[in-house]
Amino acid sequence: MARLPIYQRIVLTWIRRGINRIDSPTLGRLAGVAPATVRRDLSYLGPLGTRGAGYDVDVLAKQIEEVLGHDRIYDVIVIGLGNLGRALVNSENFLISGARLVGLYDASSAVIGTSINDLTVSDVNGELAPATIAVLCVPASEAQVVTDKVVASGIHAILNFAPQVVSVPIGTAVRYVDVSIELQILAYHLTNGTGPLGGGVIHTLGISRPVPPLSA
Amino acid sequence: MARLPIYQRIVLTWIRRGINRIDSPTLGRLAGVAPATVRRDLSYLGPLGTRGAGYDVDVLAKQIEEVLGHDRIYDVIVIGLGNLGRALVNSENFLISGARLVGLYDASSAVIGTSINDLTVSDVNGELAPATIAVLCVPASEAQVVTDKVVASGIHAILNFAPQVVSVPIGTAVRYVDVSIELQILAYHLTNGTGPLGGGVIHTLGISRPVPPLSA
DNA sequence: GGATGTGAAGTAGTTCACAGCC
DNA sequence: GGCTGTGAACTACTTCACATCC
Repeated sequence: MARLPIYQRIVLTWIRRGINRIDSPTLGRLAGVAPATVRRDLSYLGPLGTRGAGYDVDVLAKQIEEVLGHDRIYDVIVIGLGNLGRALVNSENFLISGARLVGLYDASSAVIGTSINDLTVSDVNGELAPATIAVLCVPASEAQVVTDKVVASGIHAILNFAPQVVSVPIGTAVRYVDVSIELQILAYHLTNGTGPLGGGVIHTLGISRPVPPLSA
Repeated sequence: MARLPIYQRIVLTWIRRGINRIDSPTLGRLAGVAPATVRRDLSYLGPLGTRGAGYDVDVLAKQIEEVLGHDRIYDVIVIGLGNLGRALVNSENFLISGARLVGLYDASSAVIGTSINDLTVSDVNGELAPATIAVLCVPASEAQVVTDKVVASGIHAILNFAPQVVSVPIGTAVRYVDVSIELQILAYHLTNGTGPLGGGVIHTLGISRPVPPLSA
């Protein structure tokens, strides 16, 4: 399922280039997964392909968009506007995929009241705007209290950049992005090559094997 | 294996607090994993625990440190010093775990020559400093050429923040951090709850179930 | 011919359940 | 009693291989 956005991105570039069919070996090569895996993944969306001729890119894009809820708009708040929070808010990758920034929050009086990207930063101790996803860029020590506040405000999905596992009620989704862990995993693979403990295969988003270069 | 750094972090806070034993249910609760999983994970490091009494935190920390290669120093270069690259370089989480910043690179003449964190940004078209890990914060359109250059310079581990799957030779590890994919996955879980396509379970770093609050 | 879609096989990772030990 | 360490069961995911269809 984490691969669908990757397929989507590839299919959209195909559409932009005016190519209207793609087959599973090609899509797999570009996404870094085996052809059979591509077919299995896409088969969950229904029988979209044409045997012998691959997939129509428009049909694919439409189906993936639907299952990802890409047509809906998601209201996102960002809490913690230090270096990382500001970088995210200013990043163009952030707002693709139907996300809409509706609130910025921080605890520091030096930041509260400043404007970033047409939004004014509010005090995190005040009320939070209604939203569906919260992005936490707060220090680890604050992660749990902020999480509790976010949950209390009715948000059920959290993207946590703090290096801290947080506790949430059942029904609330949390995903973690932790740069230092990523570096440690890479460091492990450098020393232990294809050793025990899951050596060899490297993957975060389903990208697991070296991809041969593609000219196109 | 991605869980070892999490265990390590928890164990280190335990040590800092002066508590010298921890058992698998507690460690599991704090890390967001089942006790049996904790024991299975730790058993790969050898029989470290004491039956009936849990694990000695010093022994645990030492063993995890060893298997993570945490005692070694890893030379890291960062390529692309836009908002995200600068935020990472300035972040304190970045340099824990034995990583040492040895080079900064960008393509823009406006950035080349400026100093960040006592390091001067060099031209990415010049020679790259010898390093073991490269962090890419470049636009997606540049990701593959920069990757090729990084690989050619002898680096075998890449952390890629660009929303672009890159192709590398066998033996080179790539990990991806893609914020927009994370948001899309969260959005999917919001609409599809515990549906098909891997619904229900939310996990990035092995954190998969709600953790009951812990007072300590 | 050539690619899809899918049962079946294979693989990886998790959890159970309990013997062994403190 | 309580917790570790681990064979065995289970679950999820990936890949094979081939019948099916364009």
